[in-house]
Amino acid sequence: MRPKNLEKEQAIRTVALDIIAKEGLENLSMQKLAKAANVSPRTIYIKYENKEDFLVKLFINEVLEPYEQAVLKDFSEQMDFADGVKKIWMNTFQYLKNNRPAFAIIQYSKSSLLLNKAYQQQNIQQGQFFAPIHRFIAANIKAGTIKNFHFDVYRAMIFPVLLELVSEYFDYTERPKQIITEKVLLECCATVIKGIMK
Amino acid sequence: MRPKNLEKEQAIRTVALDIIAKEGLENLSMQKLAKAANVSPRTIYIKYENKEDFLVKLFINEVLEPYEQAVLKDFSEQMDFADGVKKIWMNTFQYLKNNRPAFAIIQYSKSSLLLNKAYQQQNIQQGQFFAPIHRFIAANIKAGTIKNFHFDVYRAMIFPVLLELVSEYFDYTERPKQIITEKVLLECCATVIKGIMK
DNA sequence: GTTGTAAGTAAATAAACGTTTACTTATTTT
DNA sequence: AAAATAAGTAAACGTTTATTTACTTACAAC
Repeated sequence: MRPKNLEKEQAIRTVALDIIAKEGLENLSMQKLAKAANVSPRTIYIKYENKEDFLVKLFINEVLEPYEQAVLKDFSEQMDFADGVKKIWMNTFQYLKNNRPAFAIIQYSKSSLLLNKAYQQQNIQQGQFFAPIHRFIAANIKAGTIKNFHFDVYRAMIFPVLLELVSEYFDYTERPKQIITEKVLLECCATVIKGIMK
Repeated sequence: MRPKNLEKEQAIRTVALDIIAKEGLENLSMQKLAKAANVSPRTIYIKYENKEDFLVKLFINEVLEPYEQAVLKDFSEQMDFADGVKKIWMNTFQYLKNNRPAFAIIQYSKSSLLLNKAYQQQNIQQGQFFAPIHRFIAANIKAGTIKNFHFDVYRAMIFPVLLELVSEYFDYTERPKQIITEKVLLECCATVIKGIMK
């Protein structure tokens, strides 16, 4: 039996992410992808049932999982609240800054019905995608460090700000002056923490 | 000369927003839209050059402009910082809560290359889309009420949080317990303000 | 009331889409 | 080295897409 060419499999995935980042998810067609990855359309369908299956697996395996790992790197639930948030904050920024395709597809997942569904399902199946952060927040509420808001509210107060700053970081990389510097980022983080802490 | 049927024009726009909210922008085709609005495809092309032209005008005229007006209702640059932010915050929430299609299309504009471009251009042509808020922030920096961050950074610290809360508000309307209440919203706003103010 | 004309329709167009068919290739097993 | 078989290809499939063509309708102007 002829063995699978893993390079081709990888090419399909990386080229797909590249097209999404450069031309948008709305402009990714299976034929375009096959051509760009130098394979026959049929080759994609050996591994993936259909386009939906491909996109969902691409999103979860190539983006969400590495993203979660990067966000939680060197983070511990036992950390001091401010330190913990700062760690997550800078981890997230570092990862997204160096993975524009990942950032692009994450942005799409906020509106695309398909990717949104995939995200919700992943969140349910894996228990919680950001379970350690959930427990971190819960512990700090119990300890009285922070107010008793629902976890989803805390999520809303931390991540969207940061994602918007990443978006601005990319916008400004094509302009004379970058305003999203590491200093600004840390000050923003401190601002958010100051608001949240009792 | 036969006069234009304004009802049909309006039907096209409202049906389009409805499809985007319910089935997603990725599932809006000109033929589906024409059928749902009970007109011939050709009728859409009397007023709009092509699909892109239609979507951009829909976004700007039916969504962004009413959105800006609603956000700035009863807001004044001379307001106290906390009062001003609270006013904008609650205006935005009220508007989006009652205009799910508007919220849906605004979410799409964060990722869709087409709508994103439209938003940027509108922002440039109209001077600044949220010019009064820009001046409000600038005045408060000058007065020393808040830190000297770039306007885009302040924008990132206020609006994305709120949009995420609106997203969660809609998520929770289909569940037993709504967590995004007016009380929570006001407390979140206070939290954000507390962080930002010196 | 006839006429001019833009509004509007139904059906058709070509291009692009996701996916499949019919076939060839490369490798392991015998 | 021949057989077996999944990997892979090129070309084609039937649909759906955005847009247009050829035609009809409804009203203002005369």
